[in-house]
This record gives sequence, C-alpha cells and structure tokens, in this order.
Amino acid sequence: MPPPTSSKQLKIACSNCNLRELCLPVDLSADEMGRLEALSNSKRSFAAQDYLYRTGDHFKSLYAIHSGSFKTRVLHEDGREQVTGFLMAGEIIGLDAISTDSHTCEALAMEASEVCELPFAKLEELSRDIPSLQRHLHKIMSREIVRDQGIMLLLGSMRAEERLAAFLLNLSQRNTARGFSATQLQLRMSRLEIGSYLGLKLETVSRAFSHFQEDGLINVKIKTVELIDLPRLRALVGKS
Amino acid sequence: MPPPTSSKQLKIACSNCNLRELCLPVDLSADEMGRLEALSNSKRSFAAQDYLYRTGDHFKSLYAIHSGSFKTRVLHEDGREQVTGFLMAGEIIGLDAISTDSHTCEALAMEASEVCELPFAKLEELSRDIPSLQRHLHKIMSREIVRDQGIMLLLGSMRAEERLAAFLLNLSQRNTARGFSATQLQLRMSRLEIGSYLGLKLETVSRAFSHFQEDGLINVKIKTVELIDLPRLRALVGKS
DNA sequence: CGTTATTTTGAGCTGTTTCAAGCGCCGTGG
DNA sequence: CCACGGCGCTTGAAACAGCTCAAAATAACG
Repeated sequence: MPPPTSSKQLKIACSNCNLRELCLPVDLSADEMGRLEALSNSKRSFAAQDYLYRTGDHFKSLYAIHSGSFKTRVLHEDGREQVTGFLMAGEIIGLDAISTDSHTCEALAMEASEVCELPFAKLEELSRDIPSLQRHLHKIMSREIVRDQGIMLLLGSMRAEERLAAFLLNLSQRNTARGFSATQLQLRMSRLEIGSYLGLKLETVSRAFSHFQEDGLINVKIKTVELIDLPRLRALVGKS
Repeated sequence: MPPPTSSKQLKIACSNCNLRELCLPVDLSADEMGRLEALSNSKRSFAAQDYLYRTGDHFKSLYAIHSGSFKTRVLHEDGREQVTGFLMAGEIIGLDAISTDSHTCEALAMEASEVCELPFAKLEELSRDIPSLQRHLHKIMSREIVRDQGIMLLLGSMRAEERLAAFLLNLSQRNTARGFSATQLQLRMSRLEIGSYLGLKLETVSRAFSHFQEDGLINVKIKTVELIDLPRLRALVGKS
C-alpha cells in the first residue's frame, strides 16, 4: 500500500540555491553559510504521492523544499482528514513534530519534488552559535503560527467564495515571491484537496470556480487558472 | 476608548511558582532557573478587558500568563474578527509577533490577570546558553502550531455540536493539567466569543448548549458548566 | 431597583451539502 | 490509431445545517 519512498542522496549548496532568499540561509556570512551546508548532508527526491513523513513518525529532521510541492494533512480517529497546508519550494516543513518528537500530521509530495534534510539537533546546535540563524529559525516558526491564524480566520468567518478568492490570492502572492507570474497559476492539487483545505465540499469549490469565471474574475481550465481581475478578487475577500 | 492598561511591577520567582511544570522553566537546574528569573524583570497586572497588546504593536516580549486568562483575536480589514485562542495560566502568549517584529493579533484579559514579561532578545540570548531552554522554547512554538492545526481540523471538518464538544473537552483537559476539576468548568468567555472561536453564531452555540443539556451530557448555567457524561461527549467529537 | 447586556428560544431563510447524473481528459490495450 | 474505462470535474435539484431576525427571559451592574 505505502508507495516506496524513492530517495537519492545529493550534495547540497545553499550558496548556489536560487531559493537562498526564501529559505533558511538568510543574512548569513559566507562562513556561516558553509557551516549550514555542512549540516545538511542530503537531498532526497520524491515522486508524486510519495510520503515525506507520516503521522507518528519519529522526528529527526526538518525539511527545506528544494523543488516541487507538498501537502500536509492531519487525520482524525474516525477517518476524517483535513489538509492543513500546501507547501512550495523554499518553505520549511515538519515544524509540528518538534513539540512531541513525533509527527502530528503527514506530508505527501504533490508532484516530483526534492527536499533538503535538516537534522534538527544539528540545526539547534548551529543556531546556538549563529544568532542570526537562531532568529531566523524563530521567525520561520512564528510565520507558521501567523499563517495558521490566517487560515482560522478564513475557516471561521468567511463564506465559500471568499475562501476560494483568498486561496487564489495567496497562491498568486507566493508565486510572485518566487519570481513567477502573479496571474498564471498551475494548481497542483485537486478540487477535493482544495475543498479539504478550505473546509468546503469539492462541488462547492467547483461551483465557486465556475461562478468566478462567469463573472470574469478568472479563467479556469481544470488545473490552469488565470487571474483576470485581481482588484475585484481582493475586494471579494472582504478588504472592503 | 482604549481602557488604560493598569500595570504593576513585581519581582518574579519561577522557582516558587506553582506553574513551574507547565510554563517555561522545565528541566532547568537551580542555577539555570536563577538566570531565567533574572531575565524576567517584571510582572504586570491587568483588569478584565485590558489589552496585553494590540495588532501592530512593536514586538519586544513574550508573556507567561501567571494568573487569569486572555483571549487572542485577529482583525480583518472589514471589521470581521476571529478569536484565535483562549489562554490560561502557564501558557505563553505573543509568539505570533516574532515573525514580523510586530503583533499580528491582539490579546485581552478575560478577567483580572497577571503576566510575567519575557524580553525576547534576552530569552534568545539565554537559550543560546542553555540548550534545554532552547529546546523547550522550540517545543512551545511547535505546540502552538499543533494546536492551530487542531483548530483547523475543527473548523474545517466538524459540525456545530462536535465543535462545541471538542471545545468543552479541551477546556476540561487543560483544567485537569492545572490540578482543577475535569468536570466543573467556569467559562470566562461569552457565547459570542465562543462562537467566534468555533466559527459559529452565538445563537448556534446557545442552542448546542441547550441540546447537550437536554441529552444529559452537561449541566449549563450561563458560565458554569458541568460535564456529566465525558465518554459520550468524546464519542460526539467523532472518536468513533 | 431600574437599566443594560447576555442568553435563550422561535420561525423562517439561505448557503452549503448531498445525491445523482453527465462530461471530458488521459492512459491502456486492442 | 482509436475505442474503452476510469477518474476528476462540472452541473442540477432537493435536503438540511446553521444563520438571520425578532422577541422574551435572565443575569449583571451601577
């Protein structure tokens, strides 16, 4: 049942990585960068649907997404599941597990992807030595908390179409941060997964897409979405 | 309009605090404990409805709740608000602000309360020196992430009565952790606030309370709640 | 003890879900 | 190369959970 986790070992060079500015090595000197590279001893590859980790797995490392994307989801005892995040290149995944030394959610690749493994014990050690790395690690964890609060606001007080608009704008903004188009989106996830993330049924997501298209806000073709009217999309999210 | 933040300065002694085991000083030697106490130079008092901090305030410190309780909420541009947490004694508040050096939500006292101020720069400095403190700080942040994921599951995939049952069980469990009753709850928040937290309207919360009472699950009298049938409450949350 | 805020309850309404059917794309195999 | 089958997406119609509006009951407060 569980697909075999394909894994390749490759040497890492943060200094050459084009995600440098988004990822962990922010504001580091060349020397400090070198020490961070020394820490991360492997890059692993994943095919779509491969697990990066599963609920209950022992916690050893954080992972920096080098390419591709992952989704995280929490499972409820009764089989219900909730997608808690869609993560893109440059983002750090696995922070949930620090709390109990075992993963409280699971992470799956949404396409062919690569991650840099960051053994957490070594990362803590290094961050005791490099204050700017320590500070940055704290910022990354805090940013995750802020992100989650935003999703709570979305789930707790927005209606279906507001949620979808907020979702699309979020993708657009993260695309931009990576030097890609703000208006041309390639969705990596299904309507079912979007629905789970947004607290909606897949039919509702589909209807909202169709409605946006009728209104001339977007152009949808399954997983290819073009944002036509960003201002009106923003207005929709309630920034009125 | 903003109530004046009453604030008293008092010396702190973690070593004598009965929240020692819940709060920051976990697994510290006497010497390390002393250094942590030296860091926290003040205890501040708040009356009900006083702000601990507001959205946009400059970030300087985390706060350990010494007594009383706080709620945190995020505000949306259009006036909507979402309560993101109810925090009790022993819990750390303010983690959201590390990310941007300014608070992304606001925190209000729900009753007369006291907090220990923990200047974050000093806390980081100290945690570079004391690995077990560093680890514990990381665990606290990670725990907050896990907590938020749980709320996302609740908001994204539970129905009204399941949400309320989960909420009550969570309060019960945290009461227990503090040596109080698992079944006798004193709510500090209104139906409106519970509704905001659970993504429901206050009328829906009230109806769910009434329904639970009819079913013999709980005894409600406004803010006094007795949990009568814990097993059935648990079953209700879907641990089926 | 009157005034105000909070909670409860009712009745009708609405947005989202549920159930069901049809469509289109894509990979597989004939 | 085309037919077939499967999966994901769309769309419709009916059901329902939770919301809105309204009013009464109860608690909190000066």
